[in-house]
Amino acid sequence: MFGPASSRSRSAWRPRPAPAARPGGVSPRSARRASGSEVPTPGSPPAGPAPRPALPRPAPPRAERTMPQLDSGGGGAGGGDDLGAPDELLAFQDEGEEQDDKSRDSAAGPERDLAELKSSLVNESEGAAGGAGVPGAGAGARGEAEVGAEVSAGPRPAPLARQPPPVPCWPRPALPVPWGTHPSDPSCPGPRAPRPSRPSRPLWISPQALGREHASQRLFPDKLPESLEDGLKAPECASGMYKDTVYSAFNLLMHYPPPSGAGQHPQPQPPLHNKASQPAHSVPQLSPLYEHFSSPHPTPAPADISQKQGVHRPLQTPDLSGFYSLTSGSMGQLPHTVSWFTHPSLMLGSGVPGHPAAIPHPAIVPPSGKQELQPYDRSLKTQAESKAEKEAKKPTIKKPLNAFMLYMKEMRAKVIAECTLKESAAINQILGRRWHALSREEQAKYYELARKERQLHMQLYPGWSARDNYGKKKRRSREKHQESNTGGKRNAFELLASPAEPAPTSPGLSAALSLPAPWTPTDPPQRPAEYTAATTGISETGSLACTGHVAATRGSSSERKRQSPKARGNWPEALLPPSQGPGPGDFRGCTTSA
DNA sequence: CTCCCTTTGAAGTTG
DNA sequence: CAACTTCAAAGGGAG
Repeated sequence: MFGPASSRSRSAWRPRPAPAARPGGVSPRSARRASGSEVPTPGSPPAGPAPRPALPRPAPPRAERTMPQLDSGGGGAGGGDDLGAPDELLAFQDEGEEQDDKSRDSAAGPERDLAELKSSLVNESEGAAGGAGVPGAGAGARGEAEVGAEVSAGPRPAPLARQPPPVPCWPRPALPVPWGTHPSDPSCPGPRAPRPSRPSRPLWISPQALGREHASQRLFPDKLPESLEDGLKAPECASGMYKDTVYSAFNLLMHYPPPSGAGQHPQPQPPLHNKASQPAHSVPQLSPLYEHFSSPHPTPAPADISQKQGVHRPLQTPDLSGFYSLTSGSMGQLPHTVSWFTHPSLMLGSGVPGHPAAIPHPAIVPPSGKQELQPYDRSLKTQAESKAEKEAKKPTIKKPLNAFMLYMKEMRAKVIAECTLKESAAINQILGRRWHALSREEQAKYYELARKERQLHMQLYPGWSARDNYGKKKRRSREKHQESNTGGKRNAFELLASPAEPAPTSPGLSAALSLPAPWTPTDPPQRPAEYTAATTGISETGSLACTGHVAATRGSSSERKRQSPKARGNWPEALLPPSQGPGPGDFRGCTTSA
């Protein structure tokens, strides 16, 4: 009866309905906003190699899927999984195909995706700027020729792992998105120039971690190895790009505050989980389990004391937020990470110098829901006082991060660094796409990590339930949904159906909506360039790339899971993706050739 | 200041 | 039990 407990004890790999292949098209939500944050689909896999098969296929029944076991020597999974975490991997395409895909993806994947995204972003913005600009043309627009040729057209250079990102980032004034590294900047071979304002301090790395130093590449062995090295070697370029792959045990453990009353040092510092407190290019914190699980590379992550805020932020992975007391109990449960907590350097930044108990923890936030950064001195405010306050307020215990969230945390900084994008919505689209591009093994690592996170979370907060946080954030979804269905607000399809009416805020979408005739799924290649490029990411080659589409296909969580004809019924028939062949799932995915 | 956007996954709620 | 909803992170943008 008790939700949490029972649900947690559910058997692993509980069969679930196949994740709905997202309906194609623009989600009501994105349409509603049609904001600039939309990441227009990058041009699909250009002319190059064979068009990439649609990435996400209609997922097989959940039951068919299995959680790939990590062959990590049982290290990560070591402990028995009494949780029965419902972890799972997304449906993957046929092995053969997948391999092909993966080889393409993993080799040139991330960089290419990013490149494409950037390209598409350029397309959209330029399309908007140029009024009649034909974003979709990609190479057609000024300057796009070069970019397009480089990025989305022509044969890609052999997927050499050690090549710099295919797309040079240079300042393009007219672009909404500032581009990162200037090609002429020799100091930064990497994707992006460092942020000068963030002096990095050496982060204390546990001997264990050091010993496993090079293991970090296990994460993305085929990705960015050089960039990583570069980043590590060249401090000026180490804007956290790859440091984020360092999942410190510290971070991991920190994710969960001690069970109430469990610690002798019940002085959780006010969570430092305020946006303002987090440098844009933060090194994402990963939960402690990550190290335990995937052996972080020993990159001396910059510990950082936030001088700006005047707050002691120990291992400033800038993302570290919140402090919590380390309890003997929790430590005992995390043998692998204990060293982190007892190390002097950790205590140094604990917010209470010398106090071994205070450890940053993001999972605990003030009841207000806002994780506020408090100045150091304020945090020193009589501990008894703050303690009383906190106990009275009962900080919110947040949900453990799922696999994708962990992935996002790790990769966000990298994406930000690579393309200088800051808008999370756009970044998330990229990350979502990359997530799908990950190999089974790579994803498995995150699923495993997530599973352990849940396990740890459960151990630390036996009585906690996701229900505890229910209703604290949103309560309007249903209303919105109804709105969109009843015409209160119209989704993109609806807008497209009658392009004359809407007043899209996104230039790209605007352009798309101004098309003379809506594209009909039966003839994808003939979709007008504007539409394809700005909205669906279909390049002039006729292939369909996903990024923008990913967003488009995902109006709401319920929508994205909806796959039934009934659900599809909500979409204007003419705009439904081809029902045959790829189907909506693929439509959502990435590429389908003309 | 608050909410939205955007992603996937987990878990809660609803019918 | 299926379908739907909410929340987890993140930070710019909008109202």
